[in-house]
Amino acid sequence: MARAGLTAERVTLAGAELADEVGLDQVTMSQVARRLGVKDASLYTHVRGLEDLRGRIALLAADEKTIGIAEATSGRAGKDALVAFADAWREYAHKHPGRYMATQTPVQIDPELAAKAAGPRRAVELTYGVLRGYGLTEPDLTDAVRLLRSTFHGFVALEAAGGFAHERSPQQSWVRALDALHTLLEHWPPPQEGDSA
Amino acid sequence: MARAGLTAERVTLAGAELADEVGLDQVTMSQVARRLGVKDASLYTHVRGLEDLRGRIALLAADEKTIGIAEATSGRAGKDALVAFADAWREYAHKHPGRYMATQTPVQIDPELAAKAAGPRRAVELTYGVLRGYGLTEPDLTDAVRLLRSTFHGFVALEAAGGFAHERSPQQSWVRALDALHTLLEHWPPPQEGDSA
DNA sequence: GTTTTATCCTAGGAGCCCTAGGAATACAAA
DNA sequence: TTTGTATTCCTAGGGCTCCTAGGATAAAAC
Repeated sequence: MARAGLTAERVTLAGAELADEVGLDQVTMSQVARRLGVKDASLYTHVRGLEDLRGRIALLAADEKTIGIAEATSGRAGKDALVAFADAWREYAHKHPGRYMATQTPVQIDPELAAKAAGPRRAVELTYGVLRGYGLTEPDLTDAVRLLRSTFHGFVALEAAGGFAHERSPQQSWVRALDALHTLLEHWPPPQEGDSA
Repeated sequence: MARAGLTAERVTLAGAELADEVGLDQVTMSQVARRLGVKDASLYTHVRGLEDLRGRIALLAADEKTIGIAEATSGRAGKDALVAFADAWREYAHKHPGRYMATQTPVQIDPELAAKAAGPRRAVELTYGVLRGYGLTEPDLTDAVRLLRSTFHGFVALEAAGGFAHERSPQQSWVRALDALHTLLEHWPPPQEGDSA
């Protein structure tokens, strides 16, 4: 019998496609194997198991998302960069809901594998880059990065979970949220009384 | 054999406890049954199946979280209310990670059941309540509600997923994020040029 | 062409979800 | 108290899942 030519990458990609099409928790060894025209046992040569596969999908997604953001923000600055960054983030989540969801799971990722994947680390660096124009200094810079990432992730997560039932379109709220964040970054408040409590 | 005295509520609670202890995706019919000293088949008298159980856990969590927020914010206004609201939200997520994660899954919930659970609806109303003091009007009000909820959810979700690897403590970033949101709500920007694009 | 290495297979155990139908318990009415 | 009814919980079992062990076979190295 001719070989299928599997690799860890092809298995991961099949899993990622499946996740986008039918949902992340429908991604099973058997389903992925079927999609590749192979018996499920054959996958274990390339992937440790289901958990490992999920981790690989998460890393793939992080890389892809980061690349999209890098392309979108390259050459931009200020609010332009902020909006490009945020839109690229949200667009990735919309286009690849299953992959995106994989990044949310607090999964144990093989450290050796995680070291090779530059996605997550570079994503944070890109966020710092966007903030460069706003004149923030540490530790405000780190706090602002975390606030931005929280808001972007939270928005698309709530959106995906059907959390925006009100009639106003999410798109409109998104645009205004970016206006608001831009304003906020321009007027980042100094520490307040009682912050240490 | 003496009966176990199961109800849908007790089954849901057992599932919720299990979710907090070992993770949401370890919540299986068999595990819940074992915890209740019962055979798995017995659960189907009280719960339609695994998906139904997850939906019930999600509704339970939404209710509990809402109650906690309502208690924390009652009698407060302005930034006090905002901080109390946010802290109660985050505290619930920390105390009940499994339950909280259940609220994230875009699960099909039995409409009849959802109607009985006032949690999600009331949570949004409470958010509007917190914003009452800031003098916002529609549609800014809805946009601000969505921004707040996105940020709160995003922060605790990233926190749970280990997204804050930097040395600065999440707690400090959280306090400063609330400072920032308070400032933002006091200076909510008017629509900008290009917002319609 | 032969040897080695890797891939993909079959076989099978254990656990999971869920249904069907039977036994035992709690409850209601006489 | 006794009888009848409803519900709970059980056993049995099918089909799916993950994963391991060991064998056949295709590709690569020599």
